[in-house]
Amino acid sequence: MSIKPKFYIKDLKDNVGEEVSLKGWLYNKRSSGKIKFLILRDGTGYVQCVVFKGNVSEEVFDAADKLTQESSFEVTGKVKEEPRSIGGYELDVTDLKIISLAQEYPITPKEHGIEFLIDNRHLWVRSKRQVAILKVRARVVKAIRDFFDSHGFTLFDPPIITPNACEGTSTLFEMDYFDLGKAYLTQSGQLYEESGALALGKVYSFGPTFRAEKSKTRRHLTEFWMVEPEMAFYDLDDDMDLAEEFIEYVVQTVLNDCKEELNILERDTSKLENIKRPFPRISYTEAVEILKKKGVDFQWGNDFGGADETLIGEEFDRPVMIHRYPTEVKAFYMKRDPENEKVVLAVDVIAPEGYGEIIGGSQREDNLDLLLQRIKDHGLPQSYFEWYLDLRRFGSVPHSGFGLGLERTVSWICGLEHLREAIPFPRMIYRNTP
RNA sequence: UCCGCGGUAGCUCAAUGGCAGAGCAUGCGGCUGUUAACCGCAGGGUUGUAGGUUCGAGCCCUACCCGCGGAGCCA
Repeated sequence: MSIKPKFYIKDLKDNVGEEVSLKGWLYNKRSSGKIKFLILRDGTGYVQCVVFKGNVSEEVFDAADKLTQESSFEVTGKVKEEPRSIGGYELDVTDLKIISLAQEYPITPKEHGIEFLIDNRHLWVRSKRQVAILKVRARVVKAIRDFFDSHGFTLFDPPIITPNACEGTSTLFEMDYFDLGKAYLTQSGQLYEESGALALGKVYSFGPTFRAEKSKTRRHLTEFWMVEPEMAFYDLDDDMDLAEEFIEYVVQTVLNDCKEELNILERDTSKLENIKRPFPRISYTEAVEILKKKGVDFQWGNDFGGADETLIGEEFDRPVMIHRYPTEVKAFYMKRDPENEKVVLAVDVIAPEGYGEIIGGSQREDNLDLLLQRIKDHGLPQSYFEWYLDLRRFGSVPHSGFGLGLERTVSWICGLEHLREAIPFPRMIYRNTP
C-alpha cells in the first residue's frame, strides 16, 4: 500500500496527452455555471484544473463545487498545453476526490496586514510568494554547501550552547546549565572554527546563531543562520578573494536555477547579473571619504550605521568590500595591521541596493602576546579564553575567516523588504510565535 | 530604551462629536473559458482595555496594553 503521488505539477510537461492523478490543495476557484476552474497547488507548482459539467459525473461536479480554499483533494484528468493557463498546462478533469474540506481559510486572495500574516505564518508559508522565497533559501543553502564542499573545506560543527561570550560584546540568550552556572546560545561559532582550521586546514560551519540584542529593524532577527569558513594560512587578501568568489557563485547559481521563483518575486535580475568578480575593495578610510563627499558628518573612528552602509553601497553596482576598520570598533581577535596599528585586518562586505552588511570577516591575531593584550584591552576574562589561547601556543599560523548571514543574503537576492520573510519562522524581539 | 504612526465585521479599510458602512471571505441563487472572474440576495460588530469630558464619543482628554516603521544597540 502506498499513497504517495505518482505525478507532480512540475513534471506535467512530460505528460501532455496522458491522463494523470495529482494530489494537493485548492489555491483558488473560479466558476461559471457549468464549468469550474480549480487552481491546484502541490508544492511543486500550480495548475488549472477544468471541470466541465458534461464531462464528469454529478458527484464529481458537486465535489468540485464544494471545495473550499485550501481543501485537499486528488484530481484525475488529461494534461493539455494551454497558454492561457498558469504554468502553460491544464488538466481536463475526469475524476475528483475530496481528501479534507478546509474550514474558512483566513488568508484570502486579497491584501493583508503584516501582523495578521505573521500571526498566521504557519499558513502564510503556503502562499505563492512565500513558497518562492523559501525555495530560493533552500537553493542558497545548497549552493553554500556545494561551494565549500567542492573547495577543499570540511564541515566542522561548533556547539550551540557555549559557556562564554565569543565576542565579549553583544547580548546573549542566557540559560541555567545544571550545576555549572550560566550558559549561552552561541552568537558565532568562529572561535571554535579556528580550532578546526588548525586541525583540518579549511573548515566551515553552517547553522543557527542567536543575538539577544533589542534590535527592532528590518535587518535583524534574534535567531538567524550563518555560514562561517575559517582557513589556515590565509591572509586578509586571500580571505577577500574567497569571499568574492563565494558570493559570485551563490548569486549566479540562484540566478540560473531559480528563474521561476525570481520571476514570481518580480526581482530585477539585471542587478544580480552584475554580481561578478572582481568586487571593489576600499579601505574604511576611503569609505569615510565617500560619506564626507556625500555630505555626511562622519567622524573617523566610528562604526557605520545602516544609512551609512546604504550610502556607500549606492556607489557600486556590486558588493563592496570595506577593509581595515578602526581597531576600537572591531572584535578582540582581529589582527592589527602591521603597517598601521590604528586599524585591524578586517573586512565587511556591503551588498548593493541598500541591503547592508552580508559578510564580516578578518585575519585573526595569531601572536599570543598581542592576543593576550587585546583580551585585556577589551576587559574580557582571560580564563574563559585559555583554550583559545592554546591555538596560539601550539603551532600558531596566520589564518582568516568570515561569516555570512543567510537571511540577509536571501533577502538581497530575492529583493525583500524585511528579513522576516527569508526564514520559515522568524524570531524577532517582539515575536516568538508561531 | 527613544521618536513617529496605528488598533472599527474573519481580512483590508471608510465613517464633520449626531442611524457603524464598503470590498473581499462565508452561505444561498445565476452564468460553458475564468485569470485576485463576474452579477443578485443574506448573515456577520462589547469600535484594544480602563476611566474621564459631553445632551450625545469610533472620533476629544488621561493612563495602560498590543502592533507597525525607524533610531539606538548589533562579527
